[in-house]
Amino acid sequence: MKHASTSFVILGLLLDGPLSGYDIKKLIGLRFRFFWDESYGQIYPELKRMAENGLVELLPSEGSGRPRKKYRITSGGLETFKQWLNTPPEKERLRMEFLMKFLYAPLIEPQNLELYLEAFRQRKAEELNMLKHVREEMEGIIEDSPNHFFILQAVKLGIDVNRAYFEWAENMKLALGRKEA
Amino acid sequence: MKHASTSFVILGLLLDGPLSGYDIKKLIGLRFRFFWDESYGQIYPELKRMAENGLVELLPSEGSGRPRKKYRITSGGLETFKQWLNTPPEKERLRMEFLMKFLYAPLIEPQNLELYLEAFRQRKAEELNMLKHVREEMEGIIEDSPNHFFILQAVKLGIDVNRAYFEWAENMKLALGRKEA
DNA sequence: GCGTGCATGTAAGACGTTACATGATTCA
DNA sequence: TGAATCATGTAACGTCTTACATGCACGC
Repeated sequence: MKHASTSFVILGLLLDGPLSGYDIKKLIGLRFRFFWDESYGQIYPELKRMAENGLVELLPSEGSGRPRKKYRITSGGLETFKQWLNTPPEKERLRMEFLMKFLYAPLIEPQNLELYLEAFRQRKAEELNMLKHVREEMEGIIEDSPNHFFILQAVKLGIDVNRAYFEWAENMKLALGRKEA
Repeated sequence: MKHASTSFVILGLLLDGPLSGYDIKKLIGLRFRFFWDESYGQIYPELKRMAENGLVELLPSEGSGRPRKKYRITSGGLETFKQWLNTPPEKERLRMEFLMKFLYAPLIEPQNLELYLEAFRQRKAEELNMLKHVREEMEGIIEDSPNHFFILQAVKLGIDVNRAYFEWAENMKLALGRKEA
């Protein structure tokens, strides 16, 4: 447990109320997609470990409905989370295989390149739409929680960045089309 | 060796001529910084493994100068690289701890938040300047190699994206300044 | 001759993905 | 009753970082 960013992401989400591993995965995909992701293989074992360390606690399962294991943050968990917030963040780490391949485009079969570019464009389009949707929702609400402002700013950043990716991809599709012709 | 993207990045760099592990690290930092990074702990062992598998070969060391071990790509390496180029890229994976923390800004000590934001701004400023510099250089050259066009496009994307980050950070600094006052 | 940067490398351990396994519930 | 999706989890493996260790060479 040196960095264990995963556990902190989980703690952050639990600030708003108890969640299951499944919920957590979904929320990360929804809220943090443009700058973060996690897999189940990370989340479930991490939750277990966190419970053992007293950062979270398992709620008694409600009789009705599907079997789900909801976890709640403990006061110790909150403390740990605040400590994490007050240590300097690591620098950004990213890996875009598409761009790496794109650099060597002359060695790629043209139809493959087209496929990759379209998939990239689409991923960015989806993220862009999702983020715009979130922004719409957030701007409808009167500022209530102290985080509201910051989350909205992050969403706006996501929109700007994804728009840059998206527009680049659109233009590149046009440019490649012209090259072929 | 399932994905082993690192080895492919190395192969790509070796297309332009023999390089040492040190060179490779530097080049990645220079050319790919805005969408990729590697550490020595990845590169040196990977080079060794690749030599064992015949993807690269160690050049006899030149007598003069510092001790350096330059590797050259083999024809097998080139084949492997082309195959990799023609398999669909993974989706982007990224992790921006700064943004994750930013979401919980009200729980961060104001002076810490300021520090983090400034560090973020500066990283983006550096990347932006570096990329602009590369663009300048590249636009001076008459299109010679077939990659030229694609590399330039990638650089331009990097500039757009980093500008978005940078400007966001600048505005956010102003906004936080006003909040304090 | 001393510091800085060049240069190579290893080992331990943390991190993360993937494939697999399991089974309940909802809805058509 | 069958398909889709909800939901949890593990094991194996692959990836990556960090800390450590070493030493040369170039410039001052």
